[in-house]
Amino acid sequence: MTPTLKDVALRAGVSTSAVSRTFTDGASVSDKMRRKVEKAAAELGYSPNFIARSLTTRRTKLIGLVSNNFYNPIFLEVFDRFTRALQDCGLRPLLVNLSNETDPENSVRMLQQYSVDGVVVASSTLPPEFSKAFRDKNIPVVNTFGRHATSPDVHVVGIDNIAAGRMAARELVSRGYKSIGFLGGPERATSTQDRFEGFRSEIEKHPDIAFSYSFASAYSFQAGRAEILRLAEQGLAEAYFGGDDVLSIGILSGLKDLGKQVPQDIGLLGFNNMEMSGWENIALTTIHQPIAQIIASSVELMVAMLDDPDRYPEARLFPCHVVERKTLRPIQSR
Amino acid sequence: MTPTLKDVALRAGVSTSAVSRTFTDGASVSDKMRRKVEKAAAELGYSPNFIARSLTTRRTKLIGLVSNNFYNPIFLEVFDRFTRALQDCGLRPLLVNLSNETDPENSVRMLQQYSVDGVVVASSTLPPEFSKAFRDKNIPVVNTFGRHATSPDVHVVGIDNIAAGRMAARELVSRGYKSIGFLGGPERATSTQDRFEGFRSEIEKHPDIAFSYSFASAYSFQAGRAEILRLAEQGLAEAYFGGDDVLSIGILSGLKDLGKQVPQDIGLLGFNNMEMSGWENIALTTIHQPIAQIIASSVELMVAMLDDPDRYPEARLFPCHVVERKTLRPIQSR
DNA sequence: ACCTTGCCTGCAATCGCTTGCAAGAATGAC
DNA sequence: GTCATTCTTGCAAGCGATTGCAGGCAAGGT
Repeated sequence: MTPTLKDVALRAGVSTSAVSRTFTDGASVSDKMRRKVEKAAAELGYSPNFIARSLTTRRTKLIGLVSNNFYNPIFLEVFDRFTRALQDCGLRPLLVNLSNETDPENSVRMLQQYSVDGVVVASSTLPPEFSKAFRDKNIPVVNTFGRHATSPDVHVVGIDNIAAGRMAARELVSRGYKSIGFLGGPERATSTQDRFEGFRSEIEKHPDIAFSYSFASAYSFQAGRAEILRLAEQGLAEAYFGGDDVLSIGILSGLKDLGKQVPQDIGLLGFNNMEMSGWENIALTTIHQPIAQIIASSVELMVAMLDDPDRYPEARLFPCHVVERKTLRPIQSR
Repeated sequence: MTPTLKDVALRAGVSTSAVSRTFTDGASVSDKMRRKVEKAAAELGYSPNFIARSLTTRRTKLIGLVSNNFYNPIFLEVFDRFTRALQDCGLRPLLVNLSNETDPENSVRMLQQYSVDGVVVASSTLPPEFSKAFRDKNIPVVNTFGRHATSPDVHVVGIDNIAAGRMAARELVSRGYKSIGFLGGPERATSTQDRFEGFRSEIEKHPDIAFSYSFASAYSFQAGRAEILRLAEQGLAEAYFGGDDVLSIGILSGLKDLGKQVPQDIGLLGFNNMEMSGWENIALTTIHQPIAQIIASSVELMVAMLDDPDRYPEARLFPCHVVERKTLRPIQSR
């Protein structure tokens, strides 16, 4: 059907090795030979079969891209950037959706069966054992958005969620709020835990500030909305730190229903700075997570690992910053 | 490194064929043999290499999933559903991001090099030649969200955009608006053209209704917002049909800035019914596109094509319906 | 007891490509 | 013109699996 190496060799009247070599860069072929082969190849419309090639080179250039978070708008950017960055390195993303998968073991085996060269786990909610499972099979892995330190034996690229939590707290404190709430995402996510820890430790430095916290059932609009409505029954704080932007937009919606003005009555600080948060009808003040850098760095790290699989594991953490919009009152000089 | 067929055969003291056969269903192996092999395989932690297997079976179970639309929230659902549905059929999505690709030829060749079993092109903005390129190489292809009829030689699954345009027009007419605008996405997208055609042909049946139209520069919030602000300079219609939901949300935001109340002053009808449109602080009345059915059907069709590559091409179109929320005034009985 | 039938199993070829090795061609130095 | 070097090239052995074919064996019929 589609022409093979042999067809080209036959037509060009040379050996298959010659053909193979003109298609692998760095191999020694004379100009004359190369021209001959390229002509035959062009006439036949031949291009080498990666799959067959990978059998001997032991490189598929396939990278498993696994995630379990397909419903957060932030992942639009994540997928776009990952696929582009990988493509630019000549790598191909094999997408794995873990959403309804109970047994991660399956995915590990499956990716192994496809001989992926590496795996990037893009999730802050997957247990660290998951990433480790790949490492144990000697498959290079980087855990993007992962928690560092939990598993010092796999590469992690992301942010320091504890520091980010502290930053959020300081921001709210600087606005002079005297009663502050943490309204996080699901408690089992490591990112939630870390942001909470950072946030609380910072707030507790200010004994005059009333601190409260609770966790929504998911990182979703409805969960945020429901939680703030529930909280309203027993009285609200002056300001909240929402677990992430979509949660926060839900909170915003709930507050509107309650007749509360933001930021006049209540302040709100989000997290992630997804595109939508900048929309004029939302204008959420939020903490920016540098997705672009995180992903570029993840891919870069992956590429480096392909050359040196035994690379000593590292954590690459990028700083966040707050982007001011319209859901927090101005900074107070006391 | 990882154990191979041969290792298992050696350890079990049988031929490689025996091992191969116990791992391919439908092959004839005695129970005794199977037990022996399975034991050895388990001890070694063996599982067959798909890549090597594909060389002889000529089936990789890889499906190219190509799109150029990574920034529309609707695609969160699209990706989630596609990956799940494919996984459930034992297929693996190889993601291709066409966003910055000028030359589709590249992608075609690349997917061919990976010997994908099939390709699903998920886009309403890609030219039909693109899908055809795969067909010409004898790679099964289904164009999801494509325009039917343009290329009767490739399978298309989606909606009838012309009918949808008509539906939108009828809906606005039924609300008694006397001056109606079409505010579409980029004119080059076939979906825009078709919806426009349907919309206009229906409106023109009502000579008493003033009809106007324009096209935003992209299917994005900012483009919608900018366009409505521009239109406002020369006076607005009573109601608009927005090209899609994110565009419409931009329009909503622009109208708010203009001090217009929706639906009291101006009506707005969106398209797609993405999750966000149902959020209480948006509550966009819109036309629902049955994504779930479309994708399930696409995958089903793909699977069928794998069995019979010469299947006669068909177009599968699903009906839309309007979902009423809060951006259109009630139906008027004249 | 003999033959037929059908199930299992192993041999060996094959899928499309790469690569170590050795032989042949070309180049340059003398 | 000779010889040592450096380039090119082809041969053949894999990479990890599948599969047509034929032989071996046991069961069943007579």
